[in-house]
Amino acid sequence: MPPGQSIAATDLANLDRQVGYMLRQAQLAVFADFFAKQRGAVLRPGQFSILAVIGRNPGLSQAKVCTALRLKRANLVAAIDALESLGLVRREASMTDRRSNRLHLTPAGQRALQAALEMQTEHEARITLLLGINGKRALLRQLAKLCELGKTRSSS
Amino acid sequence: MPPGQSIAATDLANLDRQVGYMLRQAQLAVFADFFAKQRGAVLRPGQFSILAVIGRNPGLSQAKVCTALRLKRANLVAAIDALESLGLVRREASMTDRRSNRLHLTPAGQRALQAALEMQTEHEARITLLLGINGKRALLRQLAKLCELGKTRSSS
DNA sequence: GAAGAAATGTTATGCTATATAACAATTGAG
DNA sequence: CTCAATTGTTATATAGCATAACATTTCTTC
Repeated sequence: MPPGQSIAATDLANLDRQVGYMLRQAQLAVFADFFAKQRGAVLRPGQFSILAVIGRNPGLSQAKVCTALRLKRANLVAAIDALESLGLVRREASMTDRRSNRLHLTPAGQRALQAALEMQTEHEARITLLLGINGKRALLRQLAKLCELGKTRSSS
Repeated sequence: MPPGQSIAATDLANLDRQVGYMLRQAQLAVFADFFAKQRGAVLRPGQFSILAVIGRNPGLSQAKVCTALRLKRANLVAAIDALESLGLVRREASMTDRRSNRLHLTPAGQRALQAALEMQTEHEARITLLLGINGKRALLRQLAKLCELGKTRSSS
């Protein structure tokens, strides 16, 4: 099919001028690219973010991870279970609060995070190539503003 | 909690400087706002986009809807089933191609779409207020570029 | 026109992400 | 001390997305 499909491109009903729709499409594209870049590594975006936060904050509790990444406590359990049985994360009983666990990366976890970070850098570089450094900066600024839509809910 | 949380904000490991992570967070915030704006209407983002496309292209086949919205044929079946049992969409057997269905909005479907579009307008206005008209335009442009990451896969 | 390839809608199935409710153990506040 | 809140956990449900297989129908190619 030659470029500039002349036939009957379905009318998208201006969906492509709406922020929500385009956000979803862009996110799918970016996640797919992220995943494609992670050759060899088995980390999916969610696992990657969890590993990264634990790596930066050794001894963090699960509840803290949840508030940082906006996850539900109940959902993090299985995620940590998986990372633990992959040998990447270790739960350690806290001695100051016997309810909570202190999370640490195992040596394998640190290596995995390191490898993922390098591929992530490639991935981001590809995005920078596409948007330009200023375009990317501007994009991040707008996205940060959009996140404030969610914060409108008071702590209730 | 006063602004500028002074305690110990968990280190996000620069995740908030990465396009993928921020895209996901922004999308969650925007979808939540979309949903909040749809008081009374029962349409979720996916259903809304399907209704909108059918509204603009009466008689469209399911396959065409799928390519337009990047859905899988198998997944659209249940979606149309639901919209049909809500009385919003009607499947009509095509007479020129006995494999395919021609999709139409029922009168109720047109009203629902109309109502959803109005609330969508409010929703977009709120976003415009947050980003500014130029900011929003710039955002849409960058998001469109990002979508090209996905198109890299040739037709195979 | 006949044979093989492709498209269409469908069912079945699985996985991931996300959400809520309930619970026991522990900690904190009054 | 008593009651409320926090933490990790289990169970459960839903939405979104993916693949494989299938029957019917259409298209292609000879």
